[in-house]
Amino acid sequence: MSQHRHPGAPGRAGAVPALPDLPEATVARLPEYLRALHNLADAGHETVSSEGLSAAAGVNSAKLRKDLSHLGSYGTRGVGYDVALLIEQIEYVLGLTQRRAVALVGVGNLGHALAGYDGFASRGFRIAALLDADPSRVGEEINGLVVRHVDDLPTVAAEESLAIGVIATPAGAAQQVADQLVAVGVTSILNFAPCVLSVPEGVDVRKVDLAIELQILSFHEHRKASLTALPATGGTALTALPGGFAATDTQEAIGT
Amino acid sequence: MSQHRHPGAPGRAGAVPALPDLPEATVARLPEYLRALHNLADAGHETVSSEGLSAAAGVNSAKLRKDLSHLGSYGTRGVGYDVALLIEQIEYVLGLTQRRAVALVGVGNLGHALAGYDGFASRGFRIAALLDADPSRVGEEINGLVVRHVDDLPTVAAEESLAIGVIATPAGAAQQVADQLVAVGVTSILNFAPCVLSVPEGVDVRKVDLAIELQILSFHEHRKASLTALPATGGTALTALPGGFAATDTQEAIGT
DNA sequence: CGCGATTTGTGCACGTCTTCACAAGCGCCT
DNA sequence: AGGCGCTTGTGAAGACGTGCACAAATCGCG
Ligand SMILES: NC(=O)c1ccc[n+]([C@@H]2O[C@H](COP(=O)([O-])OP(=O)(O)OC[C@H]3O[C@@H](n4cnc5c(N)ncnc54)[C@H](O)[C@@H]3O)[C@@H](O)[C@H]2O)c1
Ligand SMILES: NC(=O)c1ccc[n+]([C@@H]2O[C@H](COP(=O)([O-])OP(=O)(O)OC[C@H]3O[C@@H](n4cnc5c(N)ncnc54)[C@H](O)[C@@H]3O)[C@@H](O)[C@H]2O)c1
Repeated sequence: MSQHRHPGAPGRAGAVPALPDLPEATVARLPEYLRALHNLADAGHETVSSEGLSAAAGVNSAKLRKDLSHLGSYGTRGVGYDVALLIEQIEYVLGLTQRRAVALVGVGNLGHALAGYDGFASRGFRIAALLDADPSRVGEEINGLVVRHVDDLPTVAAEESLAIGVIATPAGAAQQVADQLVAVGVTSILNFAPCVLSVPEGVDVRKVDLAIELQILSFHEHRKASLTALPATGGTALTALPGGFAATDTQEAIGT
Repeated sequence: MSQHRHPGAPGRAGAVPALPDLPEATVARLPEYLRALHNLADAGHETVSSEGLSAAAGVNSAKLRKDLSHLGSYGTRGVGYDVALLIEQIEYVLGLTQRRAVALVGVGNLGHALAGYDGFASRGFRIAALLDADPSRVGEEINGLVVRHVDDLPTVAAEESLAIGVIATPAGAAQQVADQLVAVGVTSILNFAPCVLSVPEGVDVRKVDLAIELQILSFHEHRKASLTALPATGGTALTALPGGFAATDTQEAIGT
């Protein structure tokens, strides 16, 4: 469209610059580009072509260009993208210019691992509170943070502006915890418990379910096995089957 | 299409029953249906309607019916689906009739949590080995399993038929570990390290990246904030905006 | 046995996502 | 200044996924 627009230069404060509304699929890939860009920046690259960046992020280069074009025109034809500028832009769009506060509820097996994870801090987040319902866990100090009782959530929310709640409790408690989070104004939840949460409109929930990932892989194992198991059996149908691809979300086979 | 087919009744051994090739989106939802079905079975339900099951799984009922129709015709019009039969069918398709062996590489912070997770066993998997490169970790016993050195991988693979490798090492080591897994015949990998893996064709990789999930949520927070920040500012465009949805992969706002 | 209530399975239309292919733009070199 | 090679940004086409709406099928009951 128009040439050098600046939909939201990170330097500009004041009026909200009307985020371009990105396709959801694009939003899901921006963090991957961002990670690749940080790696490139650390390696000393000042610019990168769509080909180079797409390889680093494991996607098709046309897709990458279309994704980035939604943010505006930040590339230079014949040259590529300015790494630092692109990092700035993506971080702005993702809302990472402010370090967002995360409340982690459920400091058990998994919760401990998450609480000790440095990838939070290095990727734009800050664990603002650790919460648990078990009195014997309350008071424990992990990584400089003291575990508080989950009923203190309103107090915590009053102290900090919580952006995201992470649920790492057993499935049976997850809905109740979600309700508590919503009640104190949290509108984004990451759920590790294997269950469906119901939340009011306007609240976003994303889930991470390890078993689901394994089961999807299991399916592909099963499928691969059932294909290789027919070497010369002239059974029913199954004629051509030229490529027999699988990938979609699954990344697959990137040469080099 | 045809009426009562049995593309692969779980009882039948012998010839491989030619898996129907399912849309990837369907495959990704089957595990969710399976979980919901197990819950229903535990609650004593013998049958369930597409409406009921779809509500329990958090999806649209038409989508659920279309998904299930890809497996064959296992419902009864006017009645619904037989819970036990459907569980059998989905488990068969997902390849869960055999308990698959998982090798977990990287027994650090996260690896410990995974090793102690009972969701593996209860959802069709068995941790067959814990592996780490750190000599001081080798020999440690977790949950009845002894941590072995990652260089023992060939030995482990010879003892067990490894179906899936899980990588929970730092990003810097992940590619090397992936290569080692592929070398011993593993064709499905679940990667927790924040990096792109390159693997030969035919090997499936799925990744779980916590920071990406948080950044996607951050984007939606940012977007929501930039919308509510314009209450009466007759700025540019942004006229109607009736619903202002967001969900796609993000589940959102299911009443009740 | 027939009828109405119920629920599945699916044709169809629509929207989203991906990929190709190429014109437009940029920098560099002569 | 002009031309050349490289890379972006995007139109268009196709693949894929979604959801409505309804015909077909089944059950229970009178
Ligand atoms: N451990 C893993 O590797 C892993 C992997 C994937 C998913 N998960 C899921 O993550 C969740 C946590 O797993 P875990 O292994 O850490 O379990 P866990 O039992 O070790 O820890 C759960 C914690 O939640 C706390 N809790 C219970 N009810 C609560 C409530 N109402 N409010 C606040 N805290 C409450 C408990 O006191 C406990 O500390 C489970 O749903 C599990 O299925 C775990
Ligand atoms: N801790 C979390 O909650 C969390 C969450 C999301 C993602 N991750 C990612 O998971 C990975 C592991 O995180 P962590 O916190 O457990 O780190 P960690 O440092 O605690 O553990 C890593 C383990 O891998 C082992 N290791 C290193 N190189 C190896 C090799 N070549 N072969 C085998 N083992 C090797 C180390 O000895 C160590 O035991 C990281 O990539 C991290 O980014 C962690």
